Amino acid sequence: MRRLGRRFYERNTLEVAPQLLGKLLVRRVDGWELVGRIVEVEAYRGRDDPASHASRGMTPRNQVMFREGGLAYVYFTYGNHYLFNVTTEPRGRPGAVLVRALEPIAGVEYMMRNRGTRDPRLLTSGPGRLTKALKIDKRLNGIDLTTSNELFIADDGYVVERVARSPRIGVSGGTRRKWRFYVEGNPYVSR
DNA sequence: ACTCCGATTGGCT
DNA sequence: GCCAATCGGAGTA
Repeated sequence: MRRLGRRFYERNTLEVAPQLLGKLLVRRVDGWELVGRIVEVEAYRGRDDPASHASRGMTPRNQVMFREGGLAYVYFTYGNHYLFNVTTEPRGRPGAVLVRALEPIAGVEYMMRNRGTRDPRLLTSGPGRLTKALKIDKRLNGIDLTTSNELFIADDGYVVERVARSPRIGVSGGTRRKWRFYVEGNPYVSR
């Protein structure tokens, strides 16, 4: 099990995103080690990507997107949910990958407690669901995933058979092209 | 100061 | 399938 380093994250966002599939997201909190395998992600680039928070330059919220790759970018949305992203690209160039779904691997009992459900399908299959299951909130915004022991991503050698891509169009609020990648056939992919 | 609205979810029809 | 909840960020003035 090898933790991903700076080299992994500081590359083209569209290259990093699909390669995060199959990796393990590890969260240590309250004496628990919560682990989930990443099965769905979405890439967000800079000015050229109208769907990205960074499309209109740097603001207080999105500033971490402009920092080095390998940091946690966590923000609050819809008045209810925290969404977790990992930053990409070298310092100065904005980029991030939203983690949209996990396959629960370890610490499932605690995830169930955090989510208020025992249905494994509803535990971490959604960007707002997985942050609640893993107790990820804005306190973790900006932390370095390459050195933190509370939150990091590791490679256990698992190889994803088939990666699917859905440049989704027609999201609420307008027509937008999305760079969504997911593990084909995995039951924990959101929908 | 004010308005608009979203990288969502869960509940109800 | 439809829609309310809920609130901070971002844009406009």
